[in-house]
Amino acid sequence: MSLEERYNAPAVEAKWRTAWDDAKLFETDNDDPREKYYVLEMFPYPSGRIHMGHVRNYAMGDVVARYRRAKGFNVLHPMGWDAFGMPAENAAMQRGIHPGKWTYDNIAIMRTQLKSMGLSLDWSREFATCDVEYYHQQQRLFLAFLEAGLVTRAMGRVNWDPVDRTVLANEQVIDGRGWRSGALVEQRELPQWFFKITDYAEDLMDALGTLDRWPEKVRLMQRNWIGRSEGLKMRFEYDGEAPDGSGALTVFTTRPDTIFGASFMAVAAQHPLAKALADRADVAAFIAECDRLGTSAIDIEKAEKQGFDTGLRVKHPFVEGRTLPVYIANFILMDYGTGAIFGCPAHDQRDLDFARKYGLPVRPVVRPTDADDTFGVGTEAYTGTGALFNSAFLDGLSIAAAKAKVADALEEKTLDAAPQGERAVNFRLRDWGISRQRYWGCPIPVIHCETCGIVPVPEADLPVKLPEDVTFDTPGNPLDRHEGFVNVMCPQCGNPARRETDTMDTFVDSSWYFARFTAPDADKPIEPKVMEDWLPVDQYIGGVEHAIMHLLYSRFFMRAVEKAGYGARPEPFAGLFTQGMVTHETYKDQAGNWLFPEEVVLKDGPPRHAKTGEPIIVGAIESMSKSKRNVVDPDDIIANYGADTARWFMLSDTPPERDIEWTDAGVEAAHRFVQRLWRLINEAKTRFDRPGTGDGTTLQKAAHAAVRDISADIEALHFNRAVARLYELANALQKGLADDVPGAILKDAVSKMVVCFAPMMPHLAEECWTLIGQEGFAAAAPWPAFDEALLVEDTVTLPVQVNGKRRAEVTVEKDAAKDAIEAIVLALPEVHKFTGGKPPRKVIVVPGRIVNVVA
RNA sequence: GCGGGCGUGAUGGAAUGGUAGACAUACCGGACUUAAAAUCCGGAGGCUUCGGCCGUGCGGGUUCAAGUCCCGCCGCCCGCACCA
Repeated sequence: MSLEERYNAPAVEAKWRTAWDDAKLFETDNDDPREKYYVLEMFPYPSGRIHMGHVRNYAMGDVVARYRRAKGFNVLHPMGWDAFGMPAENAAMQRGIHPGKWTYDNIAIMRTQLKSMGLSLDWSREFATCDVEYYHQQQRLFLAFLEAGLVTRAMGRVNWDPVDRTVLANEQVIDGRGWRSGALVEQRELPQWFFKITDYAEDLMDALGTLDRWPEKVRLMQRNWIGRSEGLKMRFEYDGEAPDGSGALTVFTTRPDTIFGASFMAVAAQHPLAKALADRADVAAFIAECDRLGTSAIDIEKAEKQGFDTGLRVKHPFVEGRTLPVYIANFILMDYGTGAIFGCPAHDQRDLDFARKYGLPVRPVVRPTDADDTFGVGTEAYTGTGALFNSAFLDGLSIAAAKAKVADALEEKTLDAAPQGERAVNFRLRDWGISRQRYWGCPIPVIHCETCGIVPVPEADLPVKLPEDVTFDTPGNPLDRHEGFVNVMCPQCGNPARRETDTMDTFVDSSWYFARFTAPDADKPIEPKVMEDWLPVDQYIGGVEHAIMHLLYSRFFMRAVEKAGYGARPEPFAGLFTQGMVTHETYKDQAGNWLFPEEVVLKDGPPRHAKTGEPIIVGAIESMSKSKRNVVDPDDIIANYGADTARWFMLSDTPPERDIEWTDAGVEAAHRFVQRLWRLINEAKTRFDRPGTGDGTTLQKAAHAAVRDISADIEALHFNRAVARLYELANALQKGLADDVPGAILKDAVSKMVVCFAPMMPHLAEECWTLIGQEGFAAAAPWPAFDEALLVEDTVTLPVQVNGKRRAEVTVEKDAAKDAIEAIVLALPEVHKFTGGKPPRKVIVVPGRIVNVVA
């Protein structure tokens, strides 16, 4: 082969992918006795084509998988499809294609694309969540959860589109209107299925502390999401008759210390008390107004605090004769705490706003330590630390002490033979509503019978299959109007009954797929022993957009799986890494239309349109998106430069957790390096048998140091640094060739180098591996060893500082004594110059690092 | 508003409290070429009276030594948000 010949990546890459496939190199045996390593990237939604974000995600995962394989682990690295969801139904509505066909066609395309990346995946374990077999097993899990008491049915509020007569997801509500119909969306209460994730709120919170290989940021987000707060549940006795028949109004508070500052009570519009009063027209009108209020962030910001005085009064628990008015208020949430509060305006901003509006008393009861009795509150509530005052038996106490004292007092005090207060922990976390009124999802396997109630579909009748003959020409859930699907016999009494038509949230599908990968063909959802062997996933990689829901649901799911008897691995992901996005410049023409990068010329002159020559506007660098057209198709890059170039670029320069900017210059540079490596290794190979005339120790050391550093960098997921080390090693090899170092050293350095870049550029590595006469696959070659002793220098060069400024350097024996170094340093003319010849006040010698002379 | 993160050359970025700017891009010079591309060799933080001085968003502090630790600002990004 001529050295001038360029490396033909597309041809070479295809050849090696076939060779890997034929050798079944990446298929994993569950019975392999070696230590396991499970690496997983978040599986893709089959939207149609892969994008650069996938390339980055899977390139990273593949580096980890190939590295661990080389290190001798039994690596599991599977791939599948998160295949249920709305886009398939939208395609069906818009183009009349069945969601299943649309989905499987997309999968076929994307599978081919992923395969062209040369990922070391075990494709024999592939599945899609819309496969009947997968959702069959999911239905069995659902029934097991139901059996275990982890599933409930309750009223839940949904977005209802009155024109399309359908439930909308939050994302489908745009400015309060249905995205298709444009109709004003209403809030409706419908019976919904829920998973009881709140049963595990405490455990999900506590166990976050054990996830030490998760980003702190993600753990924090989950902590905030679960939202634990400690406080007091307290009951306020009505001053008179209560319309709902209860003797007391129960609230949850985290500030029982401020009880003497309480000046009103407020309940949510959905509170039972409000409902009990709703036969009054004015109350009903107020409730209706609250219901109309949107739940979006903007709505909330704009909304003024509004209240309705019910005329009811409750008694203050400690002040004889003081009563508090009870309001219905729009800022109280029914689904947090008890849906009712006591308002203490002086120490809560919302309560203060409310009190000012309705002319309620503002009584400060906590004051800063440097304030006196005249301490007051204007337009800003005081939420800082301090001491209690105006508070009878609490006066002078700290906030913490006062909280405890009030709790103690109310726990002793009784009302209707029960303690009036109870210490309580409240969570922000709600139960997980899994009902979706859609077709393209996993059917919930229950039957509604008038006499028997809710009846699980018997095991023998599973799976509940999605009917194929459905239409999407009318809005709403096609399952609802499919007579053959809906009308069934009750499995218990045999009378006519109605099948549940809700399907499961697609987050359910992705909450256990990683467990299914361990035994994808098992005739039960999860093979407990196998799952326990493989889980937790050692390294999970994906986007930070899944930091809360997907990861929290999966953590809950594995706890539920354990309770349902399918094996105990409550924490599914031991290591989590969230990678950054892929960004690109944006371009617009004069008319303000977005332009694709290929429509734009940036070189040689001002930016202009490729066809019209019209000047264009270069916009901000933003995350790649179809709407802004700042996308680059991975297929084009792979066809032009090869997968190795694309992978190498995705791993270079930018730390993996940050956003990476895609640039043509960057791809070109990556591709030049592919070609350069090929040239260098070809050149080196011709010299393997020559004795050489130069000294090879520099190259030898560089090779060993590179192995050490690249190993550490990959293990820490610092791919950009590993890439830099490989550039250094290539530079050292080039220098070695110029210096004509011995062939044996060249060969050793090249062999090490090829295995070291194989995780990033696996095809090139195979081609080079064969070229230099190595046996077998580079992908199966063991990770090279390095000799630490070789990297220890006999002498060491230390920088010499005078007063912290670098003035000279000295080369000394590695083991030189501090005194000896000090003597040498003090004799240096550069040091004399800056000390003025005077004896130094102090000399700091850090062996192997630095010397600092303090003059 | 609350919580978190980040500010380093023209650019992406590197740097266990120990020589700031590794590595790469862009740029400049040289070799090769009729020429260009590619390739190879080399240069390069700023200022300078050529002695040095100044440099990691700004201002303080700790330390023999600070990009790194502490305090206070400024700016940008992300998450959550009427959560009692």
